Amino acid sequence: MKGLTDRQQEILDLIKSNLENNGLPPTRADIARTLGFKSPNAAEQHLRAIEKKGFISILAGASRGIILNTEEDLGIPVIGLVAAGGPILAQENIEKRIPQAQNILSNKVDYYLRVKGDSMVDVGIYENDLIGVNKKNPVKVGSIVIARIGEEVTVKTLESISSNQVVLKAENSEYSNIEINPEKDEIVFEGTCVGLLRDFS
Amino acid sequence: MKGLTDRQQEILDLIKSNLENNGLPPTRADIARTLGFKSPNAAEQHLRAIEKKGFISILAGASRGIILNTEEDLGIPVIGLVAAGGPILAQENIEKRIPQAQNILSNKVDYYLRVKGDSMVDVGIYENDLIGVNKKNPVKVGSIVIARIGEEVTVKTLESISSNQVVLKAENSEYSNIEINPEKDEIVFEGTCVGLLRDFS
DNA sequence: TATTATACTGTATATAATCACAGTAATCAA
DNA sequence: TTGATTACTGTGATTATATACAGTATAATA
Repeated sequence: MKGLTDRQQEILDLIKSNLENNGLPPTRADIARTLGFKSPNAAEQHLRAIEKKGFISILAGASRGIILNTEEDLGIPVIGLVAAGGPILAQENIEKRIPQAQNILSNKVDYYLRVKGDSMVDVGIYENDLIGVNKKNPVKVGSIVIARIGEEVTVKTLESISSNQVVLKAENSEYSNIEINPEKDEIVFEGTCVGLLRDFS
Repeated sequence: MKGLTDRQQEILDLIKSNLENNGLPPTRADIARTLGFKSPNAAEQHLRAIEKKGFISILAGASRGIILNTEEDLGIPVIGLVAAGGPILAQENIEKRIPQAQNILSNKVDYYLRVKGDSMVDVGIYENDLIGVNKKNPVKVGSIVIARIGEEVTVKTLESISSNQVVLKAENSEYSNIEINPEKDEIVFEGTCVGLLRDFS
């Protein structure tokens, strides 16, 4: 799918805003009026171009017959067991998807990770809870991080970090800290925990 | 707003399904064709009736100019501190609303209640967590219930229940059980806890 | 009993809207 | 320098659509 020109994007945006605000698509004349064209045919030709690039479909003969070809919103992936090796967000790891609703958590959730084990019970994170993971948030000492050590993905509190030692703390007195030398062993921070979802069912 | 007749409801549903599936409202002819009318005027008159009852607006002269008058979805209320006396869902208790997204929790959430205190930390419910409350689920022994005792709202595990004694258990060894005689003191079960939301911010 | 609302058929028409055809002009890649 | 793409103006035919007017029939309401 090729990219739209600025003008074409303007028209696509107009269609979207028309649908959003008025509940129906605009006519060619509407588009021409809004963007200041003196001929509705200018709109017609833009629509054809946008259709050609795959962003909309035009229903022949139907008034206002403009249909957005939006790739449907799959929702936020829920990651269950992470298969060894591949990236966390690989297709085979996705247990299901839940519709994204903004404003539920104050930070963006890139995916939910199902918690395995009881290493974080002292901060109220239990087995089978879903933790909301943000991939971009800066990893800070004291925050709960999702780390990949070699092939294993783990959720822990980041206790300290320096060039030759990373300390991950389990929030459960029965577990001891994990200490890694990033110069020897591979450690990748996959994200930080920005929220928690628990389903009582 | 008066109620619609069966036929009118059918037409309103058709408009909704047209918007959902095709992204634009139907024409009079569309409606007539779908419902088997031989005259588009049948659709026209139904639309007028539905408009008169306030469920839609009709844009004069515009093709497909049918606009749904949906009362906007406010979202699920989040209840902070419950003011003494009134009902939990009273306006003054609503801290904010969060958009409802289906399928996040498997049971229906009527409202979220912000947790005060640490009486449930042993089951991983912390201060300021939001617990999802379902008002209709049957209250069962062993489940976490939202109860109002006199004027105070509390979240506890229901330990046992009989005609002359209700025992509520705090999930924190520093708290003792609450025992109530429903024949003497008022106890109302406001709902059961069906989920939990925690925001790390 | 008259009136109003519901639920249609049937016809007609003004206008809303699509869409084809004919141009102009600028930019960019082959 | 030829062709393709973008970005328009201008005109007009055709058809899609809203909508008025004239009916028929039934059930509920005052």
